Amino acid sequence: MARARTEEIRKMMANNRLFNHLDDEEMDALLPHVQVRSYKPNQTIFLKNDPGISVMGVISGRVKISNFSGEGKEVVLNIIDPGTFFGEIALLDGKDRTANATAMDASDILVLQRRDFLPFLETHPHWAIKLIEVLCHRVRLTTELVEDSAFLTLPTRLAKRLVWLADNYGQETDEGTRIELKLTQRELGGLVGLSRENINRQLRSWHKEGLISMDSGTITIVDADTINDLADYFV
Amino acid sequence: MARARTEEIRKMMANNRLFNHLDDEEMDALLPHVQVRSYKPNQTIFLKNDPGISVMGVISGRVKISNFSGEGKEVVLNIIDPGTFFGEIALLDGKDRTANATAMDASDILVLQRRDFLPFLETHPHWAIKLIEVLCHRVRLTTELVEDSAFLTLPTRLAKRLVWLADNYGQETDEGTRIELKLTQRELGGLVGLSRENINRQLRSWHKEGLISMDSGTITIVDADTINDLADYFV
DNA sequence: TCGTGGGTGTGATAAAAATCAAACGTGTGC
DNA sequence: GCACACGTTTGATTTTTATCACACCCACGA
Repeated sequence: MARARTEEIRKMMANNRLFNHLDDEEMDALLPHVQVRSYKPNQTIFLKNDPGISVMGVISGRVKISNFSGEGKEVVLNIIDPGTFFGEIALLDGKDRTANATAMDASDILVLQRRDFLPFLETHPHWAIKLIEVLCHRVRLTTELVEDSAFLTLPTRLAKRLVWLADNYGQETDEGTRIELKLTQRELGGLVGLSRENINRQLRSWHKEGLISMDSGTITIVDADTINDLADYFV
Repeated sequence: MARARTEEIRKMMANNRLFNHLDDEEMDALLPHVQVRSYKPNQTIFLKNDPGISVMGVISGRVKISNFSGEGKEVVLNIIDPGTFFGEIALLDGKDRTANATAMDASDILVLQRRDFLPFLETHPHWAIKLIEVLCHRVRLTTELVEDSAFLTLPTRLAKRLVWLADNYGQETDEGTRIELKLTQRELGGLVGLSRENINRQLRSWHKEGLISMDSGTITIVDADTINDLADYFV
């Protein structure tokens, strides 16, 4: 690992809820095991069914976690942005990856091997508890996805996802909340489990009503109140 | 807690993967905090948004974990059978329940309070690791549900669920694998996110083809090979 | 015993969403 | 600069699934 990177990585880990309660000594013990890898846009980081021998964290860029059906339909399970980790499930239970990870942009990815990680876990019980909280959070989120796809209709699901994207990647502008994340409409469809054509139609329709604006692949929520209403329909 | 119950509970915990690696001493420390409650059929155990102050385990009977949409549609997230625990998410992260729990039959339920449980967790790191594995498993299962509802069509989803039910509650008979679980077609619909009418139609159709047989609310898989093929379609 | 409620079975209809098809833009690399 | 790949946009059509309506059965309690 390049020396120059060490401080950057330390800072990233200190800001991440998986690592932010390690003290300096613990951090020093972990850091030598950390590698950094660089990926080009659309490059595969790992594939479904690969053995899960590492946990990874995004330093820069973005990573898409997704799966493909036999017919080539894609479902996007998550989008990981800088400062957060992914792949911890396979790491923790030692089973295979259950999804593909792909770099969305040019990305620097932190890698921590299972063999370096597990002994550390055994000797740091308070850290295991933190992990448990992270996992609980993931269970809650995934359960919500199940309910959404059972209960919600196309516009509601899309509206809810736009609100989520705005919360996570939003930037306030004078026009509204701009989603700073280049997504194709196909990827957006994968994110809500709907076809690209219908995503387009709904976005266009909201655009005409003045609820959102679209410009070169980014979406801005102009009328946040109405979009929120659409998203909140069933809750 | 009734004395007579102690051994029963100890045995149950020894058979459960959450507790099966505690030694006798640890078990002795935990047991005094365990309560047992009895529930009638259809009785509520907890509701969505209740504070999550305990973890529970099914001693006898069965528990349905589900949620309702604003229009009264039900999605069944899980069915818990004797020997396994539920409600651990809210327990572990201290947040509210995210779903309703209802006794499906007359049920005896083991209850362990958060306040008794957390200190134990902090002092037993190997146990925290076990918990992590359980949570990982749950994430994997729930993620699979998301993919299923994005990728699979009605017959495939139902077939897959029947296979799952047969694996978990199946009893071999001379006719085939009998699912020993009384479920209404409406509940089965909730379990796969489909309408009761269409569940009925699909079951009837398979019945006519001789793939399954139906009798007083229980389903028997007669032609397991074909049902398996239907369920495996996309994988 | 009768009525009533819940579950089941089934056709007709409607709604939601996917799919098919085709035009148009746009940027990148040769 | 031009071709080509990729993304967007839109209309028409089809498929899938839900919804509505109603008959039937059966267990259970008044």
